Amino acid sequence: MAALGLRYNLVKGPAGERAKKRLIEAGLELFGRYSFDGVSTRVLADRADVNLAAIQYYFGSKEGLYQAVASHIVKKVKRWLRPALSEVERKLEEDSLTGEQCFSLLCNLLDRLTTKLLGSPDSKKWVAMVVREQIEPTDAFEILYEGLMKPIDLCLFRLVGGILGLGPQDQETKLRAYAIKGQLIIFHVSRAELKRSLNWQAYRSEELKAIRSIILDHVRAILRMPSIERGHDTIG
Amino acid sequence: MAALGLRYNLVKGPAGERAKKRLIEAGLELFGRYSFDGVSTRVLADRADVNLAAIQYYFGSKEGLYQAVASHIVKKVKRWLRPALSEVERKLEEDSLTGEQCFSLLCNLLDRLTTKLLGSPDSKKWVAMVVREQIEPTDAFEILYEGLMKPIDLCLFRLVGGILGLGPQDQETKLRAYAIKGQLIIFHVSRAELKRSLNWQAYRSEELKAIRSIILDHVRAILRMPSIERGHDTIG
DNA sequence: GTCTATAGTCGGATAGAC
DNA sequence: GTCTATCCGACTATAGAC
Repeated sequence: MAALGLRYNLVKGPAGERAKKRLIEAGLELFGRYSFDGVSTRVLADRADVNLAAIQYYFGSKEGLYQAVASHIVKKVKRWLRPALSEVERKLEEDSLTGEQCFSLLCNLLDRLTTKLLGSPDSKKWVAMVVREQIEPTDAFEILYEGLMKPIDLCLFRLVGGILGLGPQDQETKLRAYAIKGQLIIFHVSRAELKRSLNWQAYRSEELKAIRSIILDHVRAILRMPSIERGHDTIG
Repeated sequence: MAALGLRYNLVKGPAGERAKKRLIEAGLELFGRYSFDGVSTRVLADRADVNLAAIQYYFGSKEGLYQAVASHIVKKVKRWLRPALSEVERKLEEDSLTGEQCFSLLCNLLDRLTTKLLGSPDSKKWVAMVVREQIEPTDAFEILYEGLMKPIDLCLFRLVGGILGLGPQDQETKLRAYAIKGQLIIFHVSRAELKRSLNWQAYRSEELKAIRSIILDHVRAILRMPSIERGHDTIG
């Protein structure tokens, strides 16, 4: 993907804003599901209910639209994630927290991530795009990594490190944090497989509760935090 | 470049098998990385060093080749996974195993999976295809699910259930087993991110050892098995 | 069985009317 | 800014020579 550019930043009238917005929404919907090559400009324009030429006009090219979608994802996800991340960062800088305090913050963050990642219908669209970019990164990977994954990772590393009594850049800290993240991601990525296996129709609040409860229990065990009684209350 | 007809007999029978084999290899390589739509028949034929028309001749269509690649994956993965799975199934049917025995079998299986999934260069190709099929399933999903994921899942469920004292179809069993699987998968899927974060060049034996050790430690903690000795290397 | 040539379609991108 | 008409290259698939 060649670096084409910032032409979509050109100032256009208010009507143009609508077209841009709708194209980005269509891209978010379709690129994630069908991949960049799997969706044509005609289908994009059709879904966005704008003219075919609008893609070139506003984003320079199909690739420009794709990257604009990536930027949109970052902006959108940050909107609901920033409060949680800022809170953690603020507390981390106030004073050195105890392991228990870090753990409590971690649980809170994971809870929020789980709910959004699995519960929100939007998440399906953009996580798919992130996963595709992980398989075969394009220019959009940089946008997604710097704006989205890196901040989350950093926060997780500091909390997990705080619990383990290790630095946030310590290899063990990072590996354990990734493993924890994996337990969350799997329920998104293997959604089709899991629903089939468990005869679930969708992730509703019942199912989300069961998943959250399992994840928290595991995280507690992994980080050797004093465990509450093993939950059989997870059966929803 | 056309093959010079030095030995007319060589051009006939076995040559077809060679073309099929090479096309499947090319498909395995390219479909996983670039998606179905991301790779053209021309590129496939070129990479396979066969004629363009060979795809239609041997597989009916590009889609036929894609499904043949899926079947190939199942066959190939089963070849190295079957021994491990059969062994577990045999032992499970012999007599009711203790939790410790189940745990030992589980560690062994996870170890084998980790090594192959993260260490083998081939795995990168086919896991990518499986992940893409999870995002947006096509007809190939059925092939991959029935032949590959289901057998692995079943085995995991029985072992995890055996350790927890629950049935293999119990919801808690399945959720915990999935969470465990997630810890493994994440190191494959987020490979790019992780390498960047840890300054790793690749997954070499050093790095694999670190990952394996973390995963086993976590599984032990999750399933409340006594951590007698760190490392308990089952297989290299 | 293998390969070339090509048919028929669809892709991204553009020119120019309004 | 918006939209229609269109260019042209790339795509899958096929027909038929060898």
